[in-house]
Amino acid sequence: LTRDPLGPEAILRAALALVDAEGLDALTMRRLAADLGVATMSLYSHVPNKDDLVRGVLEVATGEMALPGPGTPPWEALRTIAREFRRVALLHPNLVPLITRTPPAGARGLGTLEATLEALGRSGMAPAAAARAYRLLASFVIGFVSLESGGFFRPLPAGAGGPTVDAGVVGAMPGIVATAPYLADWDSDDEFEAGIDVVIGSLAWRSDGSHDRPPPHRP
Amino acid sequence: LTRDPLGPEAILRAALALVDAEGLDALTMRRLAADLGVATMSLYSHVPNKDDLVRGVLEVATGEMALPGPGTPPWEALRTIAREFRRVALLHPNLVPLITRTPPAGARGLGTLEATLEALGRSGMAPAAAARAYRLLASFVIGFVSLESGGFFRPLPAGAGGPTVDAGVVGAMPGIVATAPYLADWDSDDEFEAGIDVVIGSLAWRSDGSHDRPPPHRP
DNA sequence: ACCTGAACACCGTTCAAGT
DNA sequence: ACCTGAACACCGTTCAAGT
Repeated sequence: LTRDPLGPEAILRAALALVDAEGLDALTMRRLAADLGVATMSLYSHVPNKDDLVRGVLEVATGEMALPGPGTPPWEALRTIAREFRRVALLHPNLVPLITRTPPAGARGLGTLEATLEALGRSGMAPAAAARAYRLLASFVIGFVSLESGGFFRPLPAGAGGPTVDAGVVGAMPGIVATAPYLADWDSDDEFEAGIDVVIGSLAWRSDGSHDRPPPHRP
Repeated sequence: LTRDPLGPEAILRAALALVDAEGLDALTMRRLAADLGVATMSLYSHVPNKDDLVRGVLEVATGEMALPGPGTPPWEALRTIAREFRRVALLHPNLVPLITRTPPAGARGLGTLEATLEALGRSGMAPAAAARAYRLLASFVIGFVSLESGGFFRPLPAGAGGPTVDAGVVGAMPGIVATAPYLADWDSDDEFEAGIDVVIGSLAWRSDGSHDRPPPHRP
């Protein structure tokens, strides 16, 4: 559709737009070439293969994350990174399932990792503790966003849209029946913030106390 | 290879074995039929389509989870569910990326959800709090296992096996350099347990204190 | 160097035909 | 009912050929 000169950047931009609009399955070399108005094989002059194309798309999306400035107090910096990750992930939900299988190897993913480790270091942690804290943080943040954007947290029909569930099976599960309204309807922004508070609170627990924010532990 | 009579169970068992041995991409109707020694289209007499086949495979694997017995104290029950989830997921790592896009809808997934909500209810939580706690727990547990089994926590080459990283880029990132040994080598069992302690500790925080275990908060 | 069409070895699924 | 082969509309990628 665009008449830009063909190149890696134009290809990755069109691929990201295609994935956002129609999902990962719609991203095929043939369909992408058609969108760009070129022959399928023309793409291979700029991209080695489909795997690298997908990695490139993920790298472009990762580049949309804004990292905290150099002086940002450490706990605030970690909160910013977490919120930015979620913001960008929800802009590109169809890419989210790729994240867990793609260790940070590009400049942007490594930059996010560096910013996280740097903030943890400034909070007073030794490298070993920082690595552990990073994995705890990443597990919650990426887990929450993956389940949120993947629809895992919509286990019940809740009117239209959800998957069909055997009513007889659920009827015999009193916990689910009692909780149903709160499974169907919840405040994802609020619960993400609360989860971040729990994780960061657990990290700040044994810190020296001189930092920007005490362990929160909100209800 | 097996000479069992063809049926949904035999098909699902063969499909799970194929996914475990060669990955999700190797699971094709044609390959699976060849493994079973039947024509491709014979599968469609027992399985409506590939999507349902994959859902069925996930349901079979979910059935390998052992749920805590009825009388198990609530926090211990939650720990058991979390450990069982991880144990089974690591037995079938190639299925893990499907989880976030598959809300519990089958009898076994809903059974796990029910066991979780039941334990949270017995811990003293009202349904709204139980739903929140369930999402916090699921975010950490599924997130941790997804990143662990997906290789996300292996960002550095660390000898052989990892992805190639631009050495120049990493060299300019002092946090990563300092932390490198602890990114390459860590105790995943220990960190999973520690993460569970953080999450369950945050839930027990405002509980009435009459339960089986106090909030742990180990270092 | 960049672009292209034909071809190859695959997919999931429909269909008509068998038992 | 269960099973089958051919066919259709797709894939990613190799290759030889063009500019």
